[in-house]
Amino acid sequence: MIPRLADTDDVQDLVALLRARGQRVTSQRLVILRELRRRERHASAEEVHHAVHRDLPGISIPTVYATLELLAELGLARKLKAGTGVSLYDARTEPHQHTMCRRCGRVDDLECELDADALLRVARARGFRPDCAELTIWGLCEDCAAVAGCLDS
Amino acid sequence: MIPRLADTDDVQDLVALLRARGQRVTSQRLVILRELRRRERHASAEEVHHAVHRDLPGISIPTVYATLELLAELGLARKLKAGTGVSLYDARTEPHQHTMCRRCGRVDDLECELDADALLRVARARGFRPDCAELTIWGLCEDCAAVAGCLDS
DNA sequence: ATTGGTGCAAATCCTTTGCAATAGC
DNA sequence: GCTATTGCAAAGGATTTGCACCAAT
Repeated sequence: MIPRLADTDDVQDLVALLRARGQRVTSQRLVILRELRRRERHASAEEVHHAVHRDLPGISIPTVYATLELLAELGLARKLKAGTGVSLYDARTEPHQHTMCRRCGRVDDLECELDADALLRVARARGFRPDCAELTIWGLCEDCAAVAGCLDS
Repeated sequence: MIPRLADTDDVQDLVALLRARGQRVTSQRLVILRELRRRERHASAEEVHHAVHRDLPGISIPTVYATLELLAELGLARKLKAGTGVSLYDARTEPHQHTMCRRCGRVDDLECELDADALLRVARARGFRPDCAELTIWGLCEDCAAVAGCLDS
């Protein structure tokens, strides 16, 4: 089933990691990673499930969740919680920051350096073992700010 | 019912805010804020509900949720999502940073300055209206790191 | 041939909603 | 007395689990 859907060219790294761990290379895993990489924004499990239906009509929600979790564990995706509590997944694994809208839950990336060394030092001194630092800026996105602006004034 | 439970001395600010907004001063509201202030750690709605049972045996979970949400809206509490997705509430309203354990979901405060001005500028330039910036350091707490250390090696 | 992965259905967990009863103003 | 708040029960949404079947090794 795999060869039809997938030259594995663009997901070689996943194939290698799975083989190295003695895990199986399935079409679901390839397609989900490919979908995640094709998007520029963070995607929820449900969005991924919907998007992937085109390639794999029978794919189930539990499989999507399990696969996204696996990708995060393999370091091929990052998982984060939107303001609404929904889990979002992102194939951009290099550290970056986020804005989160308190009203609609929208999450966007923010391209900007962050120097968190001092904080990481403090965390380590406390016995915590950090693996990444991320800054979240809370507020209102442009659309919600426009609405709120009308209401407030 | 209020006077017995509560000199309102320690929650005057809440009383004042409620009066100013034409909202009612209820024992539930006073007791929940007091409980939140008595704790040094973040509390989930369920923990607050349990703790408050002593003073108000009949208090319901929906009331606890509604009240915590109200306190956050009034600026008397901060709401954040733990790594597990559970909402946590904290009466410390001055900005501070957090460590979150990927394994057990534990959240702790980190006392350290954070300079996020550059990021806030970028966010504003994009049309976002920020109201607070918070840094989350992900990793393993001391206990989980100890366990993981044994397993990994 | 083995057994790890999948799909299905159902369960779980956290949180919110609808509505009648109650308590603050 | 009027109406915001409450408590109850039930619904809702996101995520996870149990288990039989299927497909990758």
